[in-house]
Amino acid sequence: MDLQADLTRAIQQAIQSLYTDSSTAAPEPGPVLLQPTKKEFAGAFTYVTFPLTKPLRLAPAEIGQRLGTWLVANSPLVSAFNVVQGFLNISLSDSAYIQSLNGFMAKQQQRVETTDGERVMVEFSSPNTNKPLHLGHLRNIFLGDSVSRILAENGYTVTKTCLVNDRGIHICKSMLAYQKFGQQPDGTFETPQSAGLKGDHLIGKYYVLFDKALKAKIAELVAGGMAEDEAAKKAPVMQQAQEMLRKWEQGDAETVALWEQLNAWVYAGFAETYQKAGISFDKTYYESQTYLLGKDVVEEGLAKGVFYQKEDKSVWIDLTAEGLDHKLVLRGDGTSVYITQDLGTTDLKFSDYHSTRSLWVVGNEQDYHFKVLFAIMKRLGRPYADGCYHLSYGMVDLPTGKMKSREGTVVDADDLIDEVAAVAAQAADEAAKGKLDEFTEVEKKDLFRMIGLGALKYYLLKVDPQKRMLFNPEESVDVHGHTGPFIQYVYARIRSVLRKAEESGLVTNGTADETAAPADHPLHETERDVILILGQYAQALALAGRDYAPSYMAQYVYDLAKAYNRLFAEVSILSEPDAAKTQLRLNLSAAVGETIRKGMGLLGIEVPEKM
RNA sequence: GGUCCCAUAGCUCAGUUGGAUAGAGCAUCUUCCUUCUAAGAAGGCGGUCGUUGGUUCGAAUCCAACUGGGAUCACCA
Repeated sequence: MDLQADLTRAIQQAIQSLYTDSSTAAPEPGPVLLQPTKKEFAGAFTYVTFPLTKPLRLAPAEIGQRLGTWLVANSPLVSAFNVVQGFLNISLSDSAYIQSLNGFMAKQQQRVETTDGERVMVEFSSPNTNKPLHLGHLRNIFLGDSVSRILAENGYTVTKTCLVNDRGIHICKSMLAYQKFGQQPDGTFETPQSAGLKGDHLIGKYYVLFDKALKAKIAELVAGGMAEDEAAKKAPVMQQAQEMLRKWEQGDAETVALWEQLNAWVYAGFAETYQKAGISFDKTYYESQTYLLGKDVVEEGLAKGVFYQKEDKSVWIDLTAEGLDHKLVLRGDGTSVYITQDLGTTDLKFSDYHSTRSLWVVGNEQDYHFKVLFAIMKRLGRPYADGCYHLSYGMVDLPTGKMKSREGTVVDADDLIDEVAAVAAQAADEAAKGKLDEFTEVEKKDLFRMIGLGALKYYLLKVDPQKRMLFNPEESVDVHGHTGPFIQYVYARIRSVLRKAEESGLVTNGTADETAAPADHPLHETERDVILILGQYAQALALAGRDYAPSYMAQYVYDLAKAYNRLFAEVSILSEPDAAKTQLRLNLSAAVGETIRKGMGLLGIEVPEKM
């Protein structure tokens, strides 16, 4: 049973039975909205009576009084009420709480089969192959991964995809620098093995070397009197990189071989990072295979009159009716621009998977691009256009300001993941107090990885994606307060209690009966709180899915963990003399533990048996 | 200049569809471990919700203008 839903129905009944037969016009029942009662008042839920005052022409407090009286008399859910101004505060009966918990546990034990849900595609990560992943990618990746899990839990059939930007001038820059500077004294070329670097880091190193060489040349040309932007184009290394891109596009064997070699190293590097972070994809698209797509979409648009052509042959669309501008979709020389490929890739993704919804997890600097893309798809009459959604997120700033790759202030993803594990290990030294003595070194390492990553993921996911966020390195690995490790800790506590219970022969999957809370031994306030929050899980999950918002789930799991911790501090479980209460609390603990595990799982965060 | 996003406690952030005296965490100050994990709990301190108007029984929330910050408006991706 769902306490809130049942109470809502009871209130609707109360309104109907009290007021429909009165001489005044029957009030439109409308949506009855409940809110949690504020802590300073008695009650679990509060019904606001103000909206009824007008149709009933009665004072809000009077309505509250009559509704409350009716509820106590007629609904077994309601045990008491009080009215403050127009607010009807409703207390629930202990039997309602116990039924709610039993219902929750019964539902928890059912395996929900989500076989044939609506198809949704989530594209995220989408890195360039010329440098390693960094903190900004991590926000993207964790978001995409978590949203995918949340949608799957909501019954969708989710396809996680990654569009790798594996071609273009950026990778040619790395390739050129590698050719120029990659030869070792012994004549061989550097490899990840010989350099002792992950492949993506090795290629990133050459990208930096290219940039250095280019800057030096620009400085030289500027000193000779050339304008800086012109110098950037005229610099020989830049021209050579452009030449390399032309060769690649012509399929020059040597260039393609080099490109394949470097990209292979980068993919191996990415794979390692994803694996460490617990991320996987169902399908990877490569831009080298899709960048020529989209030209036929341009043709189609021209034929349909959606696009128009200028004298120089360039193709445009007029989106002023949508509040946007005129947008170029194909260059005058017939080559693609960014959006041309996206037109083709979007069609390709749809024809591959027939998703009725499609999400792009991409930074908010591309808000305009996606507005244009979706508007075009709609004009072209694509049936999936309405299901397209840009899950936009803000930049991650450092305490020192913006991350800038050119200034070397970028936080590397691999370094960060290693570092958070190291800090978690340090925290354990101070806090574990022998709890981990029986752990092997391997188990400890895995635990610290789990905690470090839990801290990092939670830190990045608890914030509303739309907002720009500040990454404070110290807070990101904090294990106290509103953090991932705090929640992991509560889970470990619960597991510890349940292990001890099992050792004493107690089971935790039974249901509690009402003898756990006879009239003279009512439920503890903290027990009621925890049961109420458990009952909100389904709603939190649904809302997180509706709004693509892992932050809702992050907040929910925290609230639950916090409420349980309060209970843990205030009542005893195993040393409670009343066996029925012990049973109830064990059931409650098991239900909370499972819900934490599941909720954290939806954030891509694992929880430990001990910590 | 046009368009879009953001602004809540010293700091970092919550705040469903408008509801009571706006909530957490960090920092700081007090308490509480011979008892189920103190990586914890309880409490104190801390706010003109950027500003000004408007809508209404009621606005952090909706509307308008303004201020501050960011992004974008490329035949770059």
